[in-house]
Amino acid sequence: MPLDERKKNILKAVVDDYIATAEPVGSKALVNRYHFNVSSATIRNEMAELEEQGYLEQPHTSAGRIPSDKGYRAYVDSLLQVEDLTAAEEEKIRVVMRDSLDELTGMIRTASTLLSEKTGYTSLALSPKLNHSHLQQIKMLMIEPGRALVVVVLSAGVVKDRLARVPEVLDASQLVQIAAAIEEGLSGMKLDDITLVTVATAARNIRLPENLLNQVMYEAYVAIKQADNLEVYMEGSHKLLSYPEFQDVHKAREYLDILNRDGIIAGYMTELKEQPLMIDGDAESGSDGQIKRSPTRPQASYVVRIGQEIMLEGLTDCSFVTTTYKMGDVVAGRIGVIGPRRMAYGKVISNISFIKQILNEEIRRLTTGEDRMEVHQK
Amino acid sequence: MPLDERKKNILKAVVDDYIATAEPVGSKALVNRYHFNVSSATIRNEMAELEEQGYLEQPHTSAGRIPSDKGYRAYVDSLLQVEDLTAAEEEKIRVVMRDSLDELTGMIRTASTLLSEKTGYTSLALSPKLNHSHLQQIKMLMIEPGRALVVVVLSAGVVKDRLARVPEVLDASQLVQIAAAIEEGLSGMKLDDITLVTVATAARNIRLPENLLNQVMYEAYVAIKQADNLEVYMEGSHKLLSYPEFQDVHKAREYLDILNRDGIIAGYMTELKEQPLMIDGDAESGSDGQIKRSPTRPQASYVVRIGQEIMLEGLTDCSFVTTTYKMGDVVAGRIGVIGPRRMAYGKVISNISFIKQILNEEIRRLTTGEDRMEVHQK
DNA sequence: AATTAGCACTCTAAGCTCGAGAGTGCTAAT
DNA sequence: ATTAGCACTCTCGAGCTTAGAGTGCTAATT
Repeated sequence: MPLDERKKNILKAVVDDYIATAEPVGSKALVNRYHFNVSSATIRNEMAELEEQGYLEQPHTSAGRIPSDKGYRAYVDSLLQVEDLTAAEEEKIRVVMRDSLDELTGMIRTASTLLSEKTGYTSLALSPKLNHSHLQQIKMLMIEPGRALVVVVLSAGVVKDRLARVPEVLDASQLVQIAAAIEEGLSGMKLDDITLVTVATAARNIRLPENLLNQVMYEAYVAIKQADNLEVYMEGSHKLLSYPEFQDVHKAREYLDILNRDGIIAGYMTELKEQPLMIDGDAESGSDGQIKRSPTRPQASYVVRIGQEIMLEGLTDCSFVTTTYKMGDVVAGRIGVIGPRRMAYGKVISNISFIKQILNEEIRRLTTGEDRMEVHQK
Repeated sequence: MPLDERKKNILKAVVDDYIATAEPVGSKALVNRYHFNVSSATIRNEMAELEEQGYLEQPHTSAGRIPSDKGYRAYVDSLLQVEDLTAAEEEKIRVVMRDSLDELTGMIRTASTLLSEKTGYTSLALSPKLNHSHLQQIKMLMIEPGRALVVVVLSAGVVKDRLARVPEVLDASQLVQIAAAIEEGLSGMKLDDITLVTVATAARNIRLPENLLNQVMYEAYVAIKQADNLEVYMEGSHKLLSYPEFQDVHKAREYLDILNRDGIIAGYMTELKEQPLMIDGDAESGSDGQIKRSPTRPQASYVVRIGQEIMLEGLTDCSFVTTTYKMGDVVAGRIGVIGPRRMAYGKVISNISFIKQILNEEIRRLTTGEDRMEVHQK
């Protein structure tokens, strides 16, 4: 059975209040703080029903109610009104993003830092997945005998480089020659399709002793593959300690341990799919307890995972709000926020949406070369 | 008055015990756990004197003693015996360090990570100060019209690069030409001595419209200056939450806040001097309370700052152990550990000393080009 | 003179009780 | 359908008590 208007209002008020205060919300407090034209007894009845339907929980019998995962879910999906940022806030984000280096990972880092600053939670960002990019150039620059810088340029306009050891007997021109051959043979190929074999094929006509060539080829291969290394940027992980739900040091530690454990977050964010999440209606409330997405936000461009939905041991008191950013037309990576379940969803969503938008714009600017020729300043 | 042998032993036992348990140490516990051939009453008298002289403190009248800053200082300076790492531990460090990328900052990061892992505390590292290095090469590689990669090679064998915007009308050969001119004009100069003016002088003979040239020169200049950017690597800042002294969330948060506050740590580590620290003997105990450095460790190559000595608000419950690493013969940067004052100094010092040594070796290997031609593996 | 046994004293930490207060669910009246 | 009223429940903090660890001092011992 869908919630009637009044229940929705009450649920919304409870969630709002709990988000603001972190204290269980009682019927009286609700009547006082919000303007329902009914008595606390009525509210009590409604709250009891909301609890029965699984939207609210009681920490103990004589306490107020707090939202359950399902309650937050309903709140996020259809009750919350997301306000736009103020012009000033938008401007600040624009300025900071524009001042970040003309470089992809720098931008993403900046976006992540901004997100953490603006929301007060921990921000996370995944470096772009470039395996569908095409190799455009590969250059080798001799630094000194035995060492070379391998520069890989991808179709997306992304530049990666790597210092490599090369045989000392090679001179700069030989190196350039090898790089040219590899570039000619491979350019236009998708990163995914490049293997040691294809590299070798590209270089087969070089007239050099095989063992020398092999080493250089290998380094080229590594440099190319490394261009697609997945990285995770995290900012503000300590900010969570301010929130009452992490006052218990054990919780806080568990939380920080998980965030710092290699690969967990990266893996999780990589797996995350945009698809709408199925809420398991539990046996009692039946599967009809679901709430439809508000028609005013037909295709939200962010994903919210609340509490248990995260499915990561130890983060059940948290919520995840993420979104993707694009390079060209293809989803390249993900950026988001993790914080207490009792998160200021409205603020987070408006910030994340806007930052995503600006990030996409900046990336487009970067990768298409369309450009403002700004005046440099110190 | 210097401490007699028994007092030293007692002080050492107290510090050892307190480091191990985080509990104030009483006279009885001391007699039980260590084998003094005297009664607890004697120990009590001795401890009272040690307190009078400022080496120990009492949290409250009927508790055991804990070391004061001065007590720790004495412990570190002359009581502590630093054991070498086991062969296995040394080997592990060697292996990890050797497997790190052939790149300076990567090595320092690896060293920092290792340090945190091996000690269980937060590790800190400062990127090398390169302002005394000489410019060796500067190359510009056209990525696409309007964008170029500026590669800066320093005398130390350090390579830094940076994506730059250049006027779209420039072609690759013009760019190479400009870079060559700048390189010719500047190579051999100290980073410190390079200014916009010297760059301009180097490029004065290029026949290009001034506004185009200016932009490229500016980018070259920025790339060169940026090669010496100071960076701080921090690893394992969350590990501190495990220790009882940070069970109080406010303390923990304060601690993490400071570590994450931009510039504080960088500034502090930059300022740190190797000079032996003056202990202010307070009025009561007189200035003769100082303890001479043990002759067996005539010039310890590390700096220990304990509690108040750190002189950073909010870190008074911490200790800092740092050391420097070199490039060539000149001190380049600093690497260290921050943890609770009740720190396992022995373990930290042996690890830091060894890691410093290996780091120096690896840097030498890197910067002199002296090399093992290892077999590459996936 | 140094050491030690003995003891009174101090202080904390943990456990306990208890009452205030907030909140609930239920019933009966509106 | 709503609400006033009320008995009931539960938590939280204050205040109290006690066990135990540790001390400092004194007087006896070596």
